[in-house]
Amino acid sequence: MHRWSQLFIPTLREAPADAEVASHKFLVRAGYIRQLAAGIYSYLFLGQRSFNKISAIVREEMDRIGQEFYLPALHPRELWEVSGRWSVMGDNLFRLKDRKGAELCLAMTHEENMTEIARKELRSYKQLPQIWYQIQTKFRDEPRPKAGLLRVRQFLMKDSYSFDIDEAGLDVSYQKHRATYQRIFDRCGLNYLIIDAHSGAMGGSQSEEFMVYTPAGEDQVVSCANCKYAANLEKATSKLEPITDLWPEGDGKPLEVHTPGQKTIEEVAKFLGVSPKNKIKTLALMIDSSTDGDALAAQNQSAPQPVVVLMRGDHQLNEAKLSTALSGKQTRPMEEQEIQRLFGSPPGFLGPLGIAWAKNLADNKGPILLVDKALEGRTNLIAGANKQDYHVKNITPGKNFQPTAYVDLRAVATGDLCPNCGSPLRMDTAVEIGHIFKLGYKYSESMGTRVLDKNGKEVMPIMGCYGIGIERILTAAIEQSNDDNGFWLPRSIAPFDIVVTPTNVSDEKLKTTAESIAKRLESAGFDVLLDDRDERPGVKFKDADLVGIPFRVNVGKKVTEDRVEVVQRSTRQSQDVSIAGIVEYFQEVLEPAHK
RNA sequence: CGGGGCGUAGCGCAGCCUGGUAGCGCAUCUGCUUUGGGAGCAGAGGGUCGUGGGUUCGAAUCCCUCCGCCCCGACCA
Repeated sequence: MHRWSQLFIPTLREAPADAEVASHKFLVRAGYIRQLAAGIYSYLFLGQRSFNKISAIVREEMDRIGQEFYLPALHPRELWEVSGRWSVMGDNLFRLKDRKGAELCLAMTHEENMTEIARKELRSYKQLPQIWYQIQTKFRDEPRPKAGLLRVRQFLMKDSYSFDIDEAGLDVSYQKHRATYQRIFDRCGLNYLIIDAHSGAMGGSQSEEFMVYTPAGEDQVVSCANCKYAANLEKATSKLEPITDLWPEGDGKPLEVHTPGQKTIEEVAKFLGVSPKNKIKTLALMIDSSTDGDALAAQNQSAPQPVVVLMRGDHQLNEAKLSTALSGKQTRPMEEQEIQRLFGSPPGFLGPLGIAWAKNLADNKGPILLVDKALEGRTNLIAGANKQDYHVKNITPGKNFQPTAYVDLRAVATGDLCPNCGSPLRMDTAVEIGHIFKLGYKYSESMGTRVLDKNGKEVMPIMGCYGIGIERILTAAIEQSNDDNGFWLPRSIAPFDIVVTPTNVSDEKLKTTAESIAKRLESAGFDVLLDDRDERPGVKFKDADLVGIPFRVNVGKKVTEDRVEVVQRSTRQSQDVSIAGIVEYFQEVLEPAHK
């Protein structure tokens, strides 16, 4: 039996000053965790118990669709060179050397490792499909760890990988994971939603994220109150209301107009008496070679490539979408000299005319011109003339200039209309607890994985990858259920089901009654914590409220009437229960299946 | 990396401006009293004042260096 008096549960009356979000404060106050360094935490008794329960649920559900492995965290550099990620991952990858000087890294994820096994061992389509998973520690040198366990540098992840012979097979593996994830998060008592996510720079056809709404999160979720549409802001789109284009002026050819001192979209629109919706916003950017991932290009110090983005005057650029369009490359704003060099004009009067744009994205020399889809098909727009104090009317994309590509680059704003049903969209912050992702052939290809198909022909297996953040399940659960005094967890992931609290252990009757109740509950299969500390009742109640255990049994004065009090932490409602019937009471409340 | 803040006992803080060798609350230990919402009294232990250097007769305090941690912006479970 677990006796509080003999356990290490270092509860704190006050939260550490640097904790801001609820889960961080309470995890520390409740003695679940202690910090070792930025983004690195020790998990103490209660925390570890809770993580063990979460892992057990994940394992139980994953075992229904896949096979558990356990892969190393320490990887040789060569493995990551094959996929190209040794350089792509940059500073996020922890790197180290062994005694011989050989380079190693701490794995951030295990695509390479898993694909390497597949490459060596899988020979035939008859061996497919495969779903391999593990629950293992991941290391990521995050630029900014924060908010307790929400964003850390070492964390537990359930990661799985599927190998299928074709896309239809991948879809089956993907749907299996989707259903399994729902079971897992349901069992963990989380109130979550599934949203469309952007598939990232490396392609991949479909990707969804499992999110829990909380202001402590870091993701923006766009959702529709009316239909089921929900997407990550990085991926979200909205319906555009129809726009009336301007009539051509003069002979319909581009027409320069004098706009002295009018620089911003609003100023120019007002000056010319048009709506910003008829204007083109010209954004001048440079590919940031330091984040390019292309180590060679960075070494050669090749001239940075300009990227010009055209948006509708009243629209905002979504940087995640831009990065996706540029295969994961990052951009920075152009400096004034760079603008002068490309456009021959000071900022404030930039436009697409008179510049030789790259014909396709693979052309990595010329300036790239990306035009937002909202401008496709529009006519007679107004843009800067690339000349101090002048703008140009009568501009039609595709006619007066040729974009490198039309892409969706627009950021959705609150109040935009749902792309499915036209109702207003809302935006909320959320934390990501899981992600399922159709990977495609990226790793099969780079690592050379091949199997023979029915016809004896070599084909690449198609892959999916799927992740769950173990710590984030706990964190999200706490964010979801807390008050001033502490938090409460669903029984499935709480360190204990019930805390038995004798109000005064120097009263022999209370003490022995509490002991026997705890024993009986334990032999009935419940996880019981007996608070046998010689503390005043107030102290015990406060601690019980703090540490996340869903039920408390108060053993107090009423034992003389053969009764105890059962308090439900979430509602704070208490109910008298007869001592004799305590086991049956909990069986009914916690395990209705017993009946 | 850029910007802001902080570092004094296990936790929360004061002292610093105006230098004189460290204090408060909680926690901890001992004793007595107390026992249904973080008890009372009496006593006790615990601090290289983040690091290194400088100024000074003297530095927690003034100056410089470095380190660490937190928060706000670009990545991800």
